[in-house]
Amino acid sequence: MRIYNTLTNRKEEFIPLTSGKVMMYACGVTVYDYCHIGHARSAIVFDVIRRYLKHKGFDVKYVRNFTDIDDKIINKAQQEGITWDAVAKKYTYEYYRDMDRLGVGRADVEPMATEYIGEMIDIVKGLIDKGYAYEVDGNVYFKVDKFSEYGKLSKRDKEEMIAGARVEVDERKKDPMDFALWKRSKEGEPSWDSPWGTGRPGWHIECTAMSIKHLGESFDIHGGGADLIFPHHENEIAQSEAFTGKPFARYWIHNGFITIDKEKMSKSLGNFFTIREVLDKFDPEVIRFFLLSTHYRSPIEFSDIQLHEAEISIDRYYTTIIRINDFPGTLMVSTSLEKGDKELREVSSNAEKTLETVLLSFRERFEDAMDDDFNTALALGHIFELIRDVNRFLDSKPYSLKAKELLSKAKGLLSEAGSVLNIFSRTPDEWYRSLMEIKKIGLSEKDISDKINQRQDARQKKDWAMADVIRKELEEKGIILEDKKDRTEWKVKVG
RNA sequence: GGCGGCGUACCCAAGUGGCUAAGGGAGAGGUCUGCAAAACCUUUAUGCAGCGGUUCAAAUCCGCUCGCCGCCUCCA
Repeated sequence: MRIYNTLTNRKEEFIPLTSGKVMMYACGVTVYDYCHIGHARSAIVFDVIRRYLKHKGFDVKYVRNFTDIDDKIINKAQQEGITWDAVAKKYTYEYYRDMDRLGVGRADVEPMATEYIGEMIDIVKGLIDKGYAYEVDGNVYFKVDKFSEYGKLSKRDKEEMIAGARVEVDERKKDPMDFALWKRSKEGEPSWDSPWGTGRPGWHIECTAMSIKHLGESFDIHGGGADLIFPHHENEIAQSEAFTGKPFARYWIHNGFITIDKEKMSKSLGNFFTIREVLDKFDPEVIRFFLLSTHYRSPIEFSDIQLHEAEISIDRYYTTIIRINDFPGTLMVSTSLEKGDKELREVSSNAEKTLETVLLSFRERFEDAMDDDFNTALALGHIFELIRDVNRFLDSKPYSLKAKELLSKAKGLLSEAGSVLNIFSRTPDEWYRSLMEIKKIGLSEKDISDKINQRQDARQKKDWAMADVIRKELEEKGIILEDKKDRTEWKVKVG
């Protein structure tokens, strides 16, 4: 398995520290507002990475934090006239509501920053003792100059950064590049006691404290959005490695951004969509599929057109599942076989061989794609190749017991691959019921079946005009009818 | 100014040295159907921003040019 490592700027063979075990940490969110789909992308990417590692047989310990104390939370509390911890609690709850719907699993440990103040103080103390940090007036700063490898993740040269002139001006710092480990609190702000007076932790120190506590001083994977590379992750490395004297995370994984009109989606630009806004118009599986249809490191342009295409793709999957489920049972198969002529059987047998070959290599192709830096886009391509092969096979009218077996195997493989990506986990009925709600189809299932019965009567009388009127009427409401041999099925129009 | 990324068909998107450049959508034609829908088949890049170079061989490596974007400040 190869993973692209931001630290080395290349794909590397993944070898965990302890064979068979993977320790991974991903930066979560600051709980001060509703999440937007950029947060969804990051959460889904690391959710899939975790699922795939488990699928490969690794024993994974996954830690994802919540930042529950920070300037933005304090500001929000003032705006809303509630306490900072009420803000954190509210948006943690909303985070779970969104992520649960998107099928993002819970991490094994989900620490809140404020539960680790003691650990953070210990690390800051240790850094001062080792000469990597200094206190000024109740604030503690990390001495960037002392850490010679500073810039190794973001590939930045300290001198050039200062020349870039966009560094914050803070008179108390000995060097403009130094960053806060501990901040003295102002009047009325949340604070904790420390050896340097009352204050609160700087942003980066929480991840150092929580990852070391739960995963050890050195661990395998650390991830987050690409915008965290600098300064957040760079600073984490500096303070962690200065403190422990050991290499911190070994593989750094960063996901790309979502763009709107080619520009990064961000809160400050105001060009963002919250997860719940999008969930209002699209099924969660559609969003997940859409986000996985591009490689995790590439930017994704967010658009309704793309989401509609994702919806159509998923519908193609469920339509194929319906066809597999409709495949005649054993009884019908044997009757067909009695009737079937020799030629038909030979055709079937060729089709069987073809499908069988495809099935035998599917898992390998899926895993090859995922092994190559979690290439979900390619993996989905393989899934749709298999879907086409299954449909082709069904079109060849393969009436045999072997055919039944092959189809059931195909269904199993699709479902297995789907479970790694956490898509395709529902029944077609569930899919259409969900679409009925999201697309606000103003009909009940009873309404639809009544119409289908009416139309069936008309068709019996060969009153095609009437039958077509009913079909059209339903279509205008977003319901498509499909006439089969012995009955009529309905589905929700997609796209 | 410094660092980094991207540019593949009408749209989205894999592919980063070597069989006929995945997959999805859209379009056109066809098979099937009372008509449809779905599905399948055929078709849509002799070419991967442009130019030049390395190589037996490049979308894939190197150089230059053009265009777009990101980071350097909170940010997934």
